[in-house]
Amino acid sequence: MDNFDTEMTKIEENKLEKRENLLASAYNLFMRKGIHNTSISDITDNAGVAKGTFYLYFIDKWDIYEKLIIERSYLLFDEALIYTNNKGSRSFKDRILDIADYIINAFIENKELLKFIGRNLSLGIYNDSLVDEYQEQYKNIKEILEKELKTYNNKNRHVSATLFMIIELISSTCYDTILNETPLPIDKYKPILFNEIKKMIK
Amino acid sequence: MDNFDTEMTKIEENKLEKRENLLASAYNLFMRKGIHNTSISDITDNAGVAKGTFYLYFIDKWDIYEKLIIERSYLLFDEALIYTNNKGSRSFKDRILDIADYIINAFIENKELLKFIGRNLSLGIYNDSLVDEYQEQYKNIKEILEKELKTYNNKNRHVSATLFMIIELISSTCYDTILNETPLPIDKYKPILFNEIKKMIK
Amino acid sequence: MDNFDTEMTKIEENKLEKRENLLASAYNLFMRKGIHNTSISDITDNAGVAKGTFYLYFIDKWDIYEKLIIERSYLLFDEALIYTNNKGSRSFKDRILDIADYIINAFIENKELLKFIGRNLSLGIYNDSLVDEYQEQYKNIKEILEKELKTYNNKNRHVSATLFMIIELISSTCYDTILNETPLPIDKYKPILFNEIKKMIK
Amino acid sequence: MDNFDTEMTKIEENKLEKRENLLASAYNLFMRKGIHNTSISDITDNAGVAKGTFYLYFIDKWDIYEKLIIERSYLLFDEALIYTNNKGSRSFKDRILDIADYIINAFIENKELLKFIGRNLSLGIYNDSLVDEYQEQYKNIKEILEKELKTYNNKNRHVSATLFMIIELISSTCYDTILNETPLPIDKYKPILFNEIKKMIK
DNA sequence: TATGAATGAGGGTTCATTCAT
DNA sequence: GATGAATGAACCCTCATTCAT
Repeated sequence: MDNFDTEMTKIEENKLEKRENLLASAYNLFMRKGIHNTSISDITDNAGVAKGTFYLYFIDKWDIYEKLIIERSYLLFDEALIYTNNKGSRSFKDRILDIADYIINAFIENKELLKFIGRNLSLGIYNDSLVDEYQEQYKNIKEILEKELKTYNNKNRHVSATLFMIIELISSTCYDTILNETPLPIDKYKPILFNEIKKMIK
Repeated sequence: MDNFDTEMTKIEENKLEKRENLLASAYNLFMRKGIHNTSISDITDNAGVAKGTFYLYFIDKWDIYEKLIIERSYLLFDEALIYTNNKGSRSFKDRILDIADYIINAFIENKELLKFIGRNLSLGIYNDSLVDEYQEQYKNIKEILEKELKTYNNKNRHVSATLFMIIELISSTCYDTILNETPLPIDKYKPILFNEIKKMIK
Repeated sequence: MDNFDTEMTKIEENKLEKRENLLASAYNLFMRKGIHNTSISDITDNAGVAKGTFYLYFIDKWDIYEKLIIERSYLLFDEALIYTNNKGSRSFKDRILDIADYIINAFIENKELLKFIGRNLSLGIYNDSLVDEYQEQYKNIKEILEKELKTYNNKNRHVSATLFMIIELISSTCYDTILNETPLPIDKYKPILFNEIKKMIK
Repeated sequence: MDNFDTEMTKIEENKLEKRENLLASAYNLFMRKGIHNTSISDITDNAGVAKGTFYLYFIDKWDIYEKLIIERSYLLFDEALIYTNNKGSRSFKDRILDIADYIINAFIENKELLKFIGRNLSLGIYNDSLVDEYQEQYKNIKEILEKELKTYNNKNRHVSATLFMIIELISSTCYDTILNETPLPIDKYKPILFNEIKKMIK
């Protein structure tokens, strides 16, 4: 039985690796050339597999695109959490501002990522059609933050909505202020945004 | 001289009409079939002009798309302003909530419009590369609202940013709550949003 | 191993056949309608393959055109060599005049071929970016003739240049004399040309 | 009558100027971008006239192209003649080598011109469908040279053909030696060519 | 499972030409 | 004569998708 398991795993591993290759390849190309200028051929060439293989793992370009958006948004939050944990911030207020700060800086340093995620940051933690393998983790982030917010302000009866608004506000305003400096550049905007976030959780 | 003017106008009028036809045609098709499923041919067929004519007025599909987004976002604000004017609301607080209300209802009733404008509502009033012909009006709406906000709360030193945040918050959260009921349906979400807006302008 | 070889060949054969079909189809159309009036669609329709297939084998119309020019020029020399071999001419002088004669007659009888090859006859034997498959043969003709010229006149130290001049002279003057009878018709011109060639190799 | 004549001339002058503008514009563009990448619009834009105006003077792109080839080839011979006249060369041998030298140097210094004229140099002096206005001059060059050759070598009974061969040989071999250094570079080739020309006129 | 040759609809775009002004 | 907006056929080429191997 062990033997059987191992063999299954070997094949499964191989498949997972191909899938990961395709995802990584697509991500690189989407970041470099944009989604519209990236073809399935580009993705498979770059991943070192045949064109037909793509269709064994994904439905079409938009399928892989969606999965990547979710994955990358999630990873951003994950990194941000690690960041605030490492910093040792305790109060929810400090922690949520840490997270915002981390994400904003990530976007400033990687504008391609910002363009890619666009205004869809919230997909990282609010998405019901989650990829199976990540489902557990994804839910965790949302639940962790909501629980912390609840503890921080036990009068707030709209914890979900508040968190949702904060994330959407960060995501949608970053897009304009970082990429177009509209209506004002990010460094001028950040304190105003942070002030607003503080008001939201109080 | 009158004669000269009239003759000029005749050709110019004709051109403007063609342009409007193309915009209207594209808008209808984008709403019905989506942008990806609409071809230049579709647009010109529907507008009753030759395919080549399209390229006399627009660069490509994304050019006309961008112009439509800006136009339709602007029109939405314009209608909302008329709505609050007709209602006779005086205080800025009431007026901004009227506007939010109008826009949200418009989106609820016309989900295709919501999908079309997406999270880009702010383009309606924040856009530097404005189409010349609308430039004056566009600026007006932004300036009117900023002036009103300033009068309403003369302690607020970030009038532009506040208005920007309000609009982005409405736009980005409507998208999810109306189309996906995520993280909660719009009727549950609206009072929370309105409450937040009130806090923002205070 | 044989089995493996055969299987490889099956696919490869198929591809080679497609390529040949396309070349033949293009050649026929170029001769009948001219290059400017022949579209890729025409070529693929005539070859019985899909339009996209063309682009698996050639870059564009000018790519296949160039390859055909080279191929057809080469074939002309090849036939001319066979002709003089069959005639049993021994001296280089007789052989080179045989070749000139054969080519001129071929052009007189097939004016479309003359128009097609134009003044580019020399591409048949002077071309460094040769199609791989023909490379060997192409080089042979040039080398055979240069070697024969060297043997015929061991004082000539510019064998390559002499042969090159002869071929260019035939090619470029045939064009005008055969197609336009300018400055005189081919039958009047031929003895003069032959006389000149004799002088050149002496 | 004078008055009438003058007015006619004014209009005629205007038309001639437009025509010249179009020719000059087309020549510039053909040289810069190649013929295939130059459109009628490009030509008229660059000439500062409306698109429709082109069709008042020329049939299509190939019409103006042909006229330019002839004009430019002719001008090259004209310049070459002036050059040898200025040098004071008397014998036909020296004069024809001067001409060859001038043309070759012109091609070396202006490879675009060489590409443009291609192997069609002879059109400059051998062309029956001459543009009316130049007809006189064109014929002159050919006649001058043929007369000189006749005087130089009164035994040569094929003056026309000899001159024709010389020009074609220069034109067609320059193309390969200057642009591709095939089969040898122009500086190595020139003495061989000159030697051959000397043999031809003797 | 994996391949990659073949498909062919349909995309965007160009541009010579016309013709009302 | 001169204009340039409008035309629309025709172009090249891409690319998602299929399927025999």
